[in-house]
Amino acid sequence: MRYSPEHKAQSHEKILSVAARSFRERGGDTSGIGTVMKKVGLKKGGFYRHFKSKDDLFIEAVGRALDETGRGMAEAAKSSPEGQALRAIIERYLSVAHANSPGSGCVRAALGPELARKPLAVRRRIEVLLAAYRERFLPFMPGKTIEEKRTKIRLLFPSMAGVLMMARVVSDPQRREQILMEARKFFIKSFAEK
Amino acid sequence: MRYSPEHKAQSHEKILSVAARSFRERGGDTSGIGTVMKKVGLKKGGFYRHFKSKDDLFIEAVGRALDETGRGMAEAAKSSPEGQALRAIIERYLSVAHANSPGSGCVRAALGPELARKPLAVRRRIEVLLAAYRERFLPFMPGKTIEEKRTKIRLLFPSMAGVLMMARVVSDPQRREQILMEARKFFIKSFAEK
DNA sequence: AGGGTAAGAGGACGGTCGTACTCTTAATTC
DNA sequence: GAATTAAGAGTACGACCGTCCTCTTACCCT
Repeated sequence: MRYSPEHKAQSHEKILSVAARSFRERGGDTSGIGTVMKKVGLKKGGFYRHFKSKDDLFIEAVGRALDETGRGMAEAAKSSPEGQALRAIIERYLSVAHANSPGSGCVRAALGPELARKPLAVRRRIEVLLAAYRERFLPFMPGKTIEEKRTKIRLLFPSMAGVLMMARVVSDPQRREQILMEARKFFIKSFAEK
Repeated sequence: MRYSPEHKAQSHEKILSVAARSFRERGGDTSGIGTVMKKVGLKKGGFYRHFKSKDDLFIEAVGRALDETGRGMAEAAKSSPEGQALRAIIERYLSVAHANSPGSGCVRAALGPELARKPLAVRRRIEVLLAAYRERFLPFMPGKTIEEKRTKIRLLFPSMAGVLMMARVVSDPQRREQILMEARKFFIKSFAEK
């Protein structure tokens, strides 16, 4: 049956947010359209009224995830004590909470290698989304020129993503916490001090 | 038909090395047993004479990959000029060649998030393999105590893996090269100097 | 008020997946 | 040299996959 435009917008929205979580939790290949739609409360038959392909959904979900996590981190930075913004970002990114909830966390740490394997056309659209994410953090980075700041962002986030990703492999919570703590110390010293 | 023990060992070996490459290139979920066996030159029917499950193959393939890449990197370190071992390791890890050939490269950068999603029993066996990999690099790390060296290794490799993984998303070869260069500079300064 | 339109259900499609089974046949063992 | 054993082929299984198509039905527009 037909539904109102607002109803459709809500469905679209719901699919997107469920997919953004499901992809990060289970991986894009392991998380099927049917599963996503079921969690939304719909059947998979209606999927193609909202997205023209799974890759399309994937890209939009990545964008959504980047937007949410980027916003959250930027807000944490803004509400931190004077001069402590970058430190707050690093501490939040490398927190136990972030390590324990990949479904609402950073796309890089959850889907990095998968992004690299996507066809060129998909990858290019994702690059744009990643670039937008990075721009958000310009105000919080030290450096004389904008390019210097950009360079630091391009280094900091992937590095932290790698640490977070590998911390998630560690099964013992205490060792996981310890690794994250050591990493926080290192990145704060390397990027947020001096 | 029945084959000689040496023949079987060769088949086992072949399956393992093909799988280690295929998993890193396409991801574990996307790379099926049928595809692997076909590339070996066998049919999938014989697979379970060699491995008791796909997870079993996955773990052994990860071990194989870690062993190969670890050995290669340790050799590069040993054959480097006096006092330049760690620099050589970093330069090799963050090389364009490594970024362009995930199938023969680091497991973390190729399969990291996937490892984190595996069931606990699998993850634990992989942790052992990762620990063995790290031990290899103890001789090349600066630091007063062994624990200090271990901490640096636990930080350096995941960080570099994150950078490598995200460099692979970048479609433009020049930008990719630039990112790797900046990262080499950073990690050498942070870990191999002073 | 009635006709066009579209969201979503339902199902079919061809494909791939991991696993388990039987069968063939040659190497190994006695 | 006959009996045993086991590698690999072949096949079947149930499940899931992304995509596409048709059908129903309620909303929207005139």
